[in-house]
Amino acid sequence: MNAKKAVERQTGVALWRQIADLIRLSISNGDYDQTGMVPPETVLAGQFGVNRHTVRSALAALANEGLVQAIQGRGTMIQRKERLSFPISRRTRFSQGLGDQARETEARLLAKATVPVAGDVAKGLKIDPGALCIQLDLVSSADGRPVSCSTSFFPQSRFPAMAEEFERLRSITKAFAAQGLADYVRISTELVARHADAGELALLRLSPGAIVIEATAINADPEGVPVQFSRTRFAADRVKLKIET
Amino acid sequence: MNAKKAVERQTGVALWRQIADLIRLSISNGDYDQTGMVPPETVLAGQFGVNRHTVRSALAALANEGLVQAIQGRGTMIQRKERLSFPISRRTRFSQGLGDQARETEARLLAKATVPVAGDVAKGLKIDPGALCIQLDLVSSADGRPVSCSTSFFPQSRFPAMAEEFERLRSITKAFAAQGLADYVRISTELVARHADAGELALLRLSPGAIVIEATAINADPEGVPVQFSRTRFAADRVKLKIET
DNA sequence: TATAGTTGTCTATATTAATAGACATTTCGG
DNA sequence: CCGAAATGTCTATTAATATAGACAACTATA
Repeated sequence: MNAKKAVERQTGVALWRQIADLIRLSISNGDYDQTGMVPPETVLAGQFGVNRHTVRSALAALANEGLVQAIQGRGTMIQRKERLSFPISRRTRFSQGLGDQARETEARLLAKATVPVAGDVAKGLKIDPGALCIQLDLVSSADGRPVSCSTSFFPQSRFPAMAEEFERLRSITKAFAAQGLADYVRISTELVARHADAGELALLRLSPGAIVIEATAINADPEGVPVQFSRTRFAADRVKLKIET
Repeated sequence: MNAKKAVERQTGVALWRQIADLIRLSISNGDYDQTGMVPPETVLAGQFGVNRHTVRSALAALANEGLVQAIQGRGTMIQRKERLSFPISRRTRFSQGLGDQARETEARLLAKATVPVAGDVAKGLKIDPGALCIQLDLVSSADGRPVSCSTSFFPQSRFPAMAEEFERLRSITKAFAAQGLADYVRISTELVARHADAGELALLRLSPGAIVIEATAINADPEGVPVQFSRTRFAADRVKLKIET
């Protein structure tokens, strides 16, 4: 694993961004744990085979994310180093799974609406196209850092007060419970990874070019009747999805 | 969904690459299914708010991937449009799960070695650090297109002939069977998404800047004793991972 | 067969990314 | 308190990216 780390030219991705991504990866892999510092700029420039200024651009981007902090004369220190491990199982819930990985989790409501659904959503919820659903858009954070943003649909006929209950209780699980659904399970999850779009960049406070993992999931009541269709976009560099079978 | 698609400047990702990524996404979303063609360059340039030449660079990249083909006077036709759905469950196997999605699947052996393992691998396999394992590096393809590349470790003491059996039978499942292990199950899968490195770009024939999903998995025999530790990198734009709980 | 609509090619220019080198400034240990 | 090692700042140059416009070449159709 001592090979020169690879950056490529003329790919449409600036060298400084490729290098920033690689350093971010090394940090979360714990490669620099012994010192708690990023190697000196000249060393990195040598490893990547680029000019020191290019490395400085990469480090500036990481400093802008709050991941590292450079101190003149000393070096560049690692400020944060995390990748939340996120369980996906039949009993997936946002806040629970994080357990003691974060001191504080929060789900903020961005938007609520009552909309007719069709296509994927209607099919997933096994309801007729055009039927009304409550739509909730959320951003979930751990320790103040956004981790995911999601759009969920709930059949209005069954959960007419979903939006209000969520605002009151600030938890999907509790909002379900308040409307008579004590338990639910994940029956389907599909994952796709792609570049974040502009809206996601803003919501998740990502730097452009960042990656999101999009999880399309369906939750159902114990009888198997779908109760929630959700599309959650995780900031890929902040999470590790752990599948429990 | 009629909003102008967003591209951002000065992000370290060239506009033509951002646009190529967005068009690729639209293609796999089926946005152009009615015509089977990408909209004209001038229309795309308007949508993205860039010069036509910039769109042409994006389309040239996609043509280079074999995703589209431009024909002078007619337009730019979509050549391929797929995303293999890849099941992940207790019974995950490569070729089986793809079912009728591909006519032909292949696993090619890149390298074999006997190596002492440590760290993650030893811990995952529940063996002592320094114990010997058979390491197999594979590239898996469906219909001639590489889908994933993987590195697997098998305890040498239990499966001494893993490499040879795999070369003979061209299947992990069959190689296990030939060494007395009739059945195995997935006990752990962790997913991370990141940019592909140079080696992966070459192996999976990806265009630079592409995304891979890295799945770190452990398979065990029916008694729960780990038999395989694998790290598989999927070409993110070619697969959809379907988690079955 | 004319023509509208499309991709292909060329030239020119401006902006951004990357390299190169020099030197200032700060920190820390001997 | 000196000097090695690190980051900060500046100038200059080259290469890659993006814009702009004009026109050629090809396709389909009215």
